[in-house]
Amino acid sequence: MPSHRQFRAIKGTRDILPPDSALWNWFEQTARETLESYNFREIRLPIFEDTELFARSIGAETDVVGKQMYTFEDREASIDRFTGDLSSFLEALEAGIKKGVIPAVPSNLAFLRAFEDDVVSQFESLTQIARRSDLQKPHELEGKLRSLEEAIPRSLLAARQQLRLGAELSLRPEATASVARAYIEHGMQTLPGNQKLYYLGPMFRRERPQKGRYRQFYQIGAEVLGQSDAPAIDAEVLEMLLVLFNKAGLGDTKLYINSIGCKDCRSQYVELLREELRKKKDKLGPDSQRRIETNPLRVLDSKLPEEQPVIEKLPRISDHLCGACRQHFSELEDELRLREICYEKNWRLVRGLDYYTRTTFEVAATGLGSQNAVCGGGRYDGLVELLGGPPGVKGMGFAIGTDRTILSIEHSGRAPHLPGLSVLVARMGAAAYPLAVNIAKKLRARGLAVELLPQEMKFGKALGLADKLGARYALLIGEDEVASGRFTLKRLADADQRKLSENELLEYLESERRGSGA
RNA sequence: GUGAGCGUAGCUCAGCCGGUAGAGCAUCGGUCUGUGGAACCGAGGGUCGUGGGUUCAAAUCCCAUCGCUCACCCCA
Repeated sequence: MPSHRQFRAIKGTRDILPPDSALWNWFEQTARETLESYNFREIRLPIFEDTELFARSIGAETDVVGKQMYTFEDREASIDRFTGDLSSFLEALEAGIKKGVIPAVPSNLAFLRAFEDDVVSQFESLTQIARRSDLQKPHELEGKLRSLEEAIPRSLLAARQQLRLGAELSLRPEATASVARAYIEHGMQTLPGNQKLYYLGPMFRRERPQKGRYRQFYQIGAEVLGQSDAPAIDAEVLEMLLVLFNKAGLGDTKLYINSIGCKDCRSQYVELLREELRKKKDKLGPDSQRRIETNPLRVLDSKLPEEQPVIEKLPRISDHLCGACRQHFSELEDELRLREICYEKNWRLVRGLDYYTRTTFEVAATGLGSQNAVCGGGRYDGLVELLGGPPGVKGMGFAIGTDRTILSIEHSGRAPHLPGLSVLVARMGAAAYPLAVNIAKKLRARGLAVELLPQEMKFGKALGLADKLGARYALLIGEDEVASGRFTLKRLADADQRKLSENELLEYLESERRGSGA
């Protein structure tokens, strides 16, 4: 049992051990193949970014940015070269901020201002004393000067401690912001066609862990960026998702779609909603009451039973979309019918991240407890421009929660049985060893998973071990095999046993491998 | 941040009203020095999450604390 001095995985993180890791790899590989069949290509992104990138794109007021990010200060600039007298320190400080060597964050600017004020006021008091004393009280002046001299190193030391010299970075809570940043940074709007990019890897959010929710969790996501916002893009993305979940054996998934409008009609609707909610405030719980002012859309997906009658009577976004948004949504529905995609409209489906516009969607699966969304996404037409990119770039994307998807696959009972150990090589006697090493190398070169026992083992024990390790074959090499030059290969499942020359063995295992598809 | 449930061997758990730890599975060895899954025999492994209190005596009762799990919040 772990005592207090035992190391354990940090809360909300976990180890994915074999054989589970094989299922993860299988699903991720399936996702890669599916996405690539739709001409998405992988983009590999950093795990951390400038905090401001997430604040701007996801929304500074959202929970994700406001309280769930792992944020830290990078160690970079050194203040040592700013030592010296006060005025040159001040100059260096100002220049550093101007050049970006020292981050122009509010705390640094405030510090600079306070520091300046301090220096100026000290200087003023000094000149006052000097003027007043008129050299008749040299002791007072000297004392003041000395105390100032002592104060300078202290101020510099304090400055070093108070200044935030490194950049403020955050572990990524999601990856869409990074994709948009990369798109802008590399001028990808000049590449031909839409950019269709996918990524996969860990994300980090500091939430209370529960079933299907971890602080380090994994996502597979894809984004379409470009000049076009054609509903066909949205529809293709949804088609691709359902194809993927189908391949993964998740039969019970359900697709929900909605449109939350563009920045114009949405903000009008939000105001309307807010007014309606204010009228019914007393019928809502404290959380929803708070959201009336912070984020009225979120009231819509409240699960509180007592709030449901109120919510059902609220005005619906679908009745307040502008003409263009209404048209876009209706064309999306046509596209989905064309592709024979089953879906359900859910007018209460809103997304928690600020950048979404128009189409939003979610895929729910079974076996997950209360966190049943395995995928969420939507359109984010203004994001690239918001981040300082070229105007008119539209975006559409999603993120699959890999942890939840794996849980759901396991729950479905349709997880594929994945090939493990193919051949266990056992040997007895000194003469058998070189033979064993040699044949193991050749089998491995043909892509078979081979366990070469590191020490001699009685064949009875070796077969027992092969069985427990789940090997499909045991290759036995002893005195007889050395003498005859033929290997003994035993199939564990049905005890079929044969003696084969090296060529026959390689050929036999090759054909077996093809036959079983493993 | 809020609420609830649970912490005894690697895993799953037993241990009623207090008398200072047990089973099954797993691991390793043997029966079995060239043929696995079985059976039998044996071994290793726990300061009962941690700290304090009550008591002659605490895994058991009380308090605190930490951890895990689930739900709310939020989201994938």
